[in-house]
Amino acid sequence: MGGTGPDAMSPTGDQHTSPMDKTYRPERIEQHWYRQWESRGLFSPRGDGAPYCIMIPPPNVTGTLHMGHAFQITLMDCLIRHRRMSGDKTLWQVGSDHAGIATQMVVERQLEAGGQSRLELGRDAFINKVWEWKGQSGGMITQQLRRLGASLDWSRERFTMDDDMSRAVCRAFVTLYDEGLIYRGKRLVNWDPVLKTAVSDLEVLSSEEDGHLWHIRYPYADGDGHVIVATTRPETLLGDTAAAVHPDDERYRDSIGRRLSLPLTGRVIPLIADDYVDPEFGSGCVKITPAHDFNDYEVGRRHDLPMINLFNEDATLGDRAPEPYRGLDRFEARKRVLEDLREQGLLESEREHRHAVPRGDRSQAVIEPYLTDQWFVNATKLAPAACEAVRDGRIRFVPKRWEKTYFDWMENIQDWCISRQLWWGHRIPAWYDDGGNLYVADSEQAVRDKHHLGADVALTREADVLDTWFSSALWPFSTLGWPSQTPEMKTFYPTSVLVTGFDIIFFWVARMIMMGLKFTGDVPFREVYVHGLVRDIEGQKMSKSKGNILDPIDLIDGIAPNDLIAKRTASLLQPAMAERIERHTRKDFPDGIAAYGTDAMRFTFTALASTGRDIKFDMQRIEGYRNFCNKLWNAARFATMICPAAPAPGDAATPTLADRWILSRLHTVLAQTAQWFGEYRFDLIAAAMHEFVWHDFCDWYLEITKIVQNGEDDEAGRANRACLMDTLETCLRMLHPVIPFITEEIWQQIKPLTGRDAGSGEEGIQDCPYPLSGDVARDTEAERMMERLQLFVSAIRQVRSEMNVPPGQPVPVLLQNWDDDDRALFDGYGAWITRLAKIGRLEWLAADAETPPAAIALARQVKILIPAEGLIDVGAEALRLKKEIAKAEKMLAGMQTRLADKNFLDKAPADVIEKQSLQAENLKGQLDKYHKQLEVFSQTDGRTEQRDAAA
RNA sequence: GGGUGCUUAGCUCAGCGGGUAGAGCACCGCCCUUACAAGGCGGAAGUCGGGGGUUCAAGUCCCUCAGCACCCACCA
Repeated sequence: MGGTGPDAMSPTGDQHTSPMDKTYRPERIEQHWYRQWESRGLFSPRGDGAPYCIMIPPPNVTGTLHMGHAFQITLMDCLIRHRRMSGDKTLWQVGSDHAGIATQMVVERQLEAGGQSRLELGRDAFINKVWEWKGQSGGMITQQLRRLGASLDWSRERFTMDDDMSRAVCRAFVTLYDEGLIYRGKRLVNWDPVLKTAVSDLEVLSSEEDGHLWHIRYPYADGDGHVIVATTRPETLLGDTAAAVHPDDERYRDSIGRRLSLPLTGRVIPLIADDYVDPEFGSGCVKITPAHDFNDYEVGRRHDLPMINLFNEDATLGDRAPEPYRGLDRFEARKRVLEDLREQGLLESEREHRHAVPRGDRSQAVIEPYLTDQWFVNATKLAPAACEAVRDGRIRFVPKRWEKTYFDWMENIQDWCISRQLWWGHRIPAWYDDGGNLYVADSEQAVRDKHHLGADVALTREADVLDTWFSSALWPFSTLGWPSQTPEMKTFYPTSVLVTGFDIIFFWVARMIMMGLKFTGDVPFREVYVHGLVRDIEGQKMSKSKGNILDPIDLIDGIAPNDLIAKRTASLLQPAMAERIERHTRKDFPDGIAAYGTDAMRFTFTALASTGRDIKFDMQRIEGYRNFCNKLWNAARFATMICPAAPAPGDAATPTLADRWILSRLHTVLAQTAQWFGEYRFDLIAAAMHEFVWHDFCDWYLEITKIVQNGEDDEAGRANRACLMDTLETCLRMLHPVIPFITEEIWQQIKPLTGRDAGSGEEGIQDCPYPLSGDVARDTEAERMMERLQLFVSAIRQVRSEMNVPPGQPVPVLLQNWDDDDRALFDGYGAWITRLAKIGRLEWLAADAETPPAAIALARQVKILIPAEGLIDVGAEALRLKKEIAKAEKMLAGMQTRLADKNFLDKAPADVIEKQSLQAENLKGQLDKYHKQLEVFSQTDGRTEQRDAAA
């Protein structure tokens, strides 16, 4: 792998006995652990828990990993690891797709580079070449998937051209054919004249392009006048077999049925009437070319018009075109036709015109409607059941809105053209005899057996192969062994969830549902989680031709600026853009990309994955989550320093408040995590974990741990150490599905210190169960106490900070208006508060005691006073107080208006009213305290006024 | 032409079983406090795209307009 060459510097096992590095170094741990996991066979289904299965959307063999993969794989791996640790019998099926056209193009290009052509080589030799290429270069993406930590079951890896996949494809094809759900026929299809194959509707992308609209005169055959037709494709005129007007169009009413003399051809065609024509457009008269336009094709069928196929398969004009145009490319022919029309005075006008041009998604060639023999799946018949499965909830889309998209498409589905005039792919299992009779069966032998054809009857196999998506549509069951009723099929079908992008809902999801229902009688998956696209920081789609790609591997390993620029400018559509891209890249990535590691990247994707919307990938986010990993790392390092050994067995010391609290918080975050996993809210999972680790565990718990460990109370110290390890260990298991590497590494480090060790058979973190909220108890009392404690500490810190008291300097604190609980809290944990807030002298004042000039903070109803005594800038404090007062007064005013509103009092529910008045009371109390304190200032220090005046 | 989504703090996004707003990053201030400066503590910052409606009460429900993004179909 590229980048910094982690292997070179990574000791692969020995670091586990050495102390942890001071900073987190992902490159030292990740690849080591993946190898370990894979060799231990951890990714195969284990145990006898409930089956859980995800099918990977098989990446193209030609592909290399991009950000979309990384995103999708991260989400799937989270789900898989979560369920696997939760005890499910878990299968994540891996494999890759033979990607018919894409792969054939790659290998052809290679041949061309060597001065060879596919045709020279011949079909069999070419296919061998493709296999050869696959053997050498096809494994790229699977290696990259490993770098992502993807816990795929490599022992079951499949390729869509494997023999058993082919067997499934044949079976499916033959069954559909026998039931009349596949048919062969001469139809107008989308034809790619560069690739020289039919493609499906979905593979044609239309975009607006600048073109022209020409008006052409078609004279009446009797010499009396003409009609004018408009067209963007004058060359197809040569194949016109009619012109058409709307039946109700007054202008042409009397002309319908008259004959027209078709320019340049010497043919005579009728003027017909058809509803399809829009009388408002142009002259209201349209030329009809049934063999080269989808609408005209329908008109032609309605009126029984002849169909003249002008083109050869490469879109040059063929024998059926008039002699002068034969052999010309379609665009050449266009020029020629226009010239000739102009010369004959038949070109009425020419104007610029923007219109949709259909192009092939692979070749970018302008797609030609072309009349050929093709194979079709009768999707119209398969669609209703597939709709029903979603409608009745057997399949659930997440987010739900995609169901509408699905229905819209399914309800308007067209028959699916599945034949491709390629060599690389599943060859259609159909044979022809010399008489042109067609036989369909799983093999030539099966054909002969079925139709009693002797060896003397020569059979020729259909040359066409199947659309790649045909085999993809069978993926959820073909990989499990179908058509055999294998144990895997029985266990894992229907699969649990399909994780995919919306861009292939039609290509793939819909077709899997149709085929799954047809062949297995059940849905292929119970849920479909649809995620968004990964875009760049500006929201642009990442693409090689735009030069804005990020390679996931570069985020993991890091990359130098020059290498990044080289990558980004390598495959530009317009080489002229290179300079601009270099400039932008240098600006956005002045130091290239740091090696953030897989875990940081995974956490980033997880955190960004909100409700199925596109994500803008922000480098600052991955940096932040790398920092999070470092935080976790150091927390663990600290823990190992605190706890040199595992707690003695049976030692059940009484836990401290902090211990009870952190476990209670852990309970809550585990409950949240469980819920969000069920709802595919990866962003909320990440947020909850982040909040817990950073703020609860590190900011509060570890800080208190330091105090406890430095204290005198040995029993508390022991309890605290045990709880620290326990919480950390549980937390690692909780985090593992998201950040598998760092959690495994730390887990191994602390394993001897946890007491989890002995005889458990738990070699790694994945051998442990996923933690459940029930594993730790909610302790509301501890939460209440800790909240109170945190409130005190925060309030004092706030005053300190605002009064610019240096962090190291202790401050005296007076408390007033306290209750017994407050007293109890300080009795038990005063030392913690004192230390966390850096309190010096602490004094409990009676409620009616005089207070000195002091900065004030409120913790609930308790007045916290930090006497001036040279620490506090009295003027500044008075200003601050006034600001607080203004804020509180504004809020109070709003509430009082509401509380005075008769409508509110009459109609709002009692609890809402109660809550409001309680809040208002509290605010009043606060204001009162602020005011009193302000009075103290003005009585004792005249500077306040001066300061005010100055401000 | 039809459809979907989005518009909330400088940026990226949560929040939508209605009760006057949250996070991360960025920013500002003070700190190299013995896990972490890839850090700690504190702070400032939003009339929730515009308009209308329902309601005692609306980022949160309804209608409408605007802008942005995407999908499907396509008039030659």
